[in-house]
Amino acid sequence: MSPRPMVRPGGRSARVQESVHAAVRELEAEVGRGALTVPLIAARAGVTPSTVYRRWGDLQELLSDVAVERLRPDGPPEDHGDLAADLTAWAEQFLEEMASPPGRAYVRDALLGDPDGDNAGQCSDYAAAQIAIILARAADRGQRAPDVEEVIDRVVAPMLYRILFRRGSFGTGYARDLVTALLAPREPSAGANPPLGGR
Amino acid sequence: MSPRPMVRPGGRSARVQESVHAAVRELEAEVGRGALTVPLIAARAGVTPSTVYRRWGDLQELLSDVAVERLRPDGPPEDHGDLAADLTAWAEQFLEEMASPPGRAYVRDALLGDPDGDNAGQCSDYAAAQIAIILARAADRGQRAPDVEEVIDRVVAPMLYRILFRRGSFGTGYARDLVTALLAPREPSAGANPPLGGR
DNA sequence: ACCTTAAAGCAAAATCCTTGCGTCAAGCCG
DNA sequence: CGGCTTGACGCAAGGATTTTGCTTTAAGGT
Repeated sequence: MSPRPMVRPGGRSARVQESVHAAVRELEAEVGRGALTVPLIAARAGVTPSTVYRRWGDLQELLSDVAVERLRPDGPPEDHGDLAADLTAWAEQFLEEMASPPGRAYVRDALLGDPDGDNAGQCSDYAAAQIAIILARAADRGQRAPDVEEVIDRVVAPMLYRILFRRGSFGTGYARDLVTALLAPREPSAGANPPLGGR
Repeated sequence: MSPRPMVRPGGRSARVQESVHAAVRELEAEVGRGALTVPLIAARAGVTPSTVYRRWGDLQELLSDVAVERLRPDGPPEDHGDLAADLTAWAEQFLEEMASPPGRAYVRDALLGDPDGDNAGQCSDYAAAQIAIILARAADRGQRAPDVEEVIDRVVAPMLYRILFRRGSFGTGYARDLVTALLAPREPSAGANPPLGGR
């Protein structure tokens, strides 16, 4: 069903995989996402369609694979010397990338052709790893910090919910507000939280 | 691209739409979700495949349409006489339904064939409407309550994030913990939140 | 009752997906 | 170093799906 074989680096499989991935990226930029087909991609990559079908099974699984690669962070988050600054900067950049039209497309693709939830899980792991780095820095500085799960629940999840389930665009201020609400101790008023800042 | 025409009730279009939707539901139960094809559905519905392609454009958009219908709540949430009880019960049931294998499939389908984010937005609106009812009841009782956006950010979004991005199953206790953390004022300790209960 | 318009039926053509079989490359063992 | 095993790829045929032009039917309005 989902072959997705192990690929040893340098082998022929690796070359084919890279060639196909590159073809997807090129054609996506040239003809647009909706016009992608397996035969088209295969032709550009210099392989036969059946190779693509056997390795990925499906156009969506292939796009999912490529999307995950594009969503992989290319380096550790910037260090601003302070937990709040680190988290805010990371969240703002994350939101900006994910909320952009191409970003949304990648997130949806990663989620899409993915019966096992395997690719989506990898995306989540990427974010968790970045957050873990930020929190570890805070711990090194002696700052008290929430744990990764809490940051995911309170910051990452709301942002992705908006990206996936609501089409309206929203500024990076939303990310800042979420981080602020997470870190700032809240006055023990009633059940209600203080209203978020700029919306 | 996305025809999705206006459908006057009682007209032929409405009959076709209902017939096709019914065919999807029946066949999904009979042959399984993965074996669904447009020609198969069209045959069961007593229409030609081209009708389905013209109206929905695509198998995924059709499945998305059907999924949204299945995700529509069938009634107002139960009234337990207390905000915390209402929210907890609703969140637990929501999580249970959405985290089940069929529930996950519906959520994914609703998100999937949906270039405009239109169907997904409708799902979000369903949940928001249910929450608004619960919060309005609380206001009627004079209870202080958060607003809908906050419940979505703190309860709905984390649950859906887990459903979509992490394959591990989790109990309804997660829903209860989220509601508790939302409603309970938190001791103004350091930046860190108190750990959630059972995980 | 006729007219207008939008959607559905029909059928052909194009495209895509699947599959069996032969070939080739990569890793492994002698 | 050379033969062997395994897995992936190319090729091509077959079947299924998707697209499309044209015709027909039904719904709503005049």
